[in-house]
Amino acid sequence: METPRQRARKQTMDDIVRLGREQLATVTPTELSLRGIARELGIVSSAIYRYVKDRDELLTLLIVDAYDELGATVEDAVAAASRRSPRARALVACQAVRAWALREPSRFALLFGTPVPGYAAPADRTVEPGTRVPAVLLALLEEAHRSGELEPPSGPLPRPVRRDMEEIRREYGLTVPSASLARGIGLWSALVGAVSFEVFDQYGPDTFADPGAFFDLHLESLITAVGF
Amino acid sequence: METPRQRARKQTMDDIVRLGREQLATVTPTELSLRGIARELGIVSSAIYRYVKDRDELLTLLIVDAYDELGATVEDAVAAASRRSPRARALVACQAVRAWALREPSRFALLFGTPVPGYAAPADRTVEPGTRVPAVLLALLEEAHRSGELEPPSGPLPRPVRRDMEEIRREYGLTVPSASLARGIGLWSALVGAVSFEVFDQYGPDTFADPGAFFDLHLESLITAVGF
DNA sequence: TAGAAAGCAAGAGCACTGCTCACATTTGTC
DNA sequence: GACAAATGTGAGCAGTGCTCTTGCTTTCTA
Repeated sequence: METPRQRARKQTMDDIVRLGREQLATVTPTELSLRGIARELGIVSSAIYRYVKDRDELLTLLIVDAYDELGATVEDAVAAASRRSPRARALVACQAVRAWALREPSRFALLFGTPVPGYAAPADRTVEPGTRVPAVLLALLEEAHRSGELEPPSGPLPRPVRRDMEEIRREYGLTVPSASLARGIGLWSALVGAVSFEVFDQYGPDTFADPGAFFDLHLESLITAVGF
Repeated sequence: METPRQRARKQTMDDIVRLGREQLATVTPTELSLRGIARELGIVSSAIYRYVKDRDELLTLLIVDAYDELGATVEDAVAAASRRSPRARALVACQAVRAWALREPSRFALLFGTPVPGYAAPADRTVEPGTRVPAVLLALLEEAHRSGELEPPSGPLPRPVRRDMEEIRREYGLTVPSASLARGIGLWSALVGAVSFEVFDQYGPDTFADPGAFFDLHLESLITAVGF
């Protein structure tokens, strides 16, 4: 049961998110212009507030939108490689993150770049989509462990780290050893760091003729460190 | 030979940078308000343009300021540990980066977060201060190699990566092997990633009771991967 | 089916921003 | 002391987020 009004509203909301996404290509998240969206929507500037409470609300919509697309992309890539080893699929997942980020630099920046000051993402709407990619990596880690393919990193685990890891293991019902979990989390942050460097041009100018090759090498090293 | 006027100008410039730095604590780089600085300076809004050409110019001043402080901090920390091994000093350098970033989150974000769209840092003013920290790490790598403490990573180096690394080695006159150099660059990006995660709160909420302990562990793993 | 309620759009207005320009004042130098 | 450069002033333009009042249209309900 969908009244014309509801359909029109849904359409307008979609348009708003789409136009916001387009704005992000040329503008930083803090500079998102509600007036600009209204203008392109062919609507007077104040009317936009019928759909979006304020700029923070728009930000939330775009964040969820981006997280969902990234999550789906990575999940699809991993699913398409379902017959390969956990290690190989982890590589695929990380490469999918990089590829998406290079395709959507501003949306990657929205998710992993400088947070907008004064804006706190509402946990009830962003946490779930935001954990999809880490969840994929964790699941692979867990699978590798269960099938005996995971070799636990050597070296002792400092007590405070062990405590934190055990807390996480309990919370998510993981069986993977704490040391491996810690490396896994490290992989996640290092991955985002490496992608950020490329997307934000943090390596010097023209450092790499073939950045993809460097990324893959770096990634292998990181994944090996996890024990995959 | 310094006229009072020149002295006053210098003073005003310093005040502008200081006030800009203070603004950065509550506001993203794109939101820096020249008018706000003028107001706090007790000067009419248009007068600020006698000192700073436009907002981009202010950005450049703040970027150089931040890079210089970070660079000096890391160099000092390493110098204070001059009697320790290159590996130990590399650890110290990375920890100094983290400590500075946690102390100055918004300035860290200015350097390593989302770039301001439409703003291109003038290379002639930012490259030198921006490479101070990587230069420290590279020097340590070089030193470790010369003293035979560096064990080259195993595994073959893909040809495109090797070419890129050799280009860099030539450019900077490095003797460190290409494979080690590649790991070193990887360390740099992973380091920034790990620090970003903490500064930008990218780990879940309350993931770590002791983030420092986790960071140190992660760092050891990264530095070991380099071969230090 | 009539009327109330809810939804949507318009336009004016406030306080803020970056930046420019014509003008006035101060300051250092010949 | 005269002149020029450096500095400060105030008005103004175009843009922003956001609020409020006013009017119209669609939907729900008695």
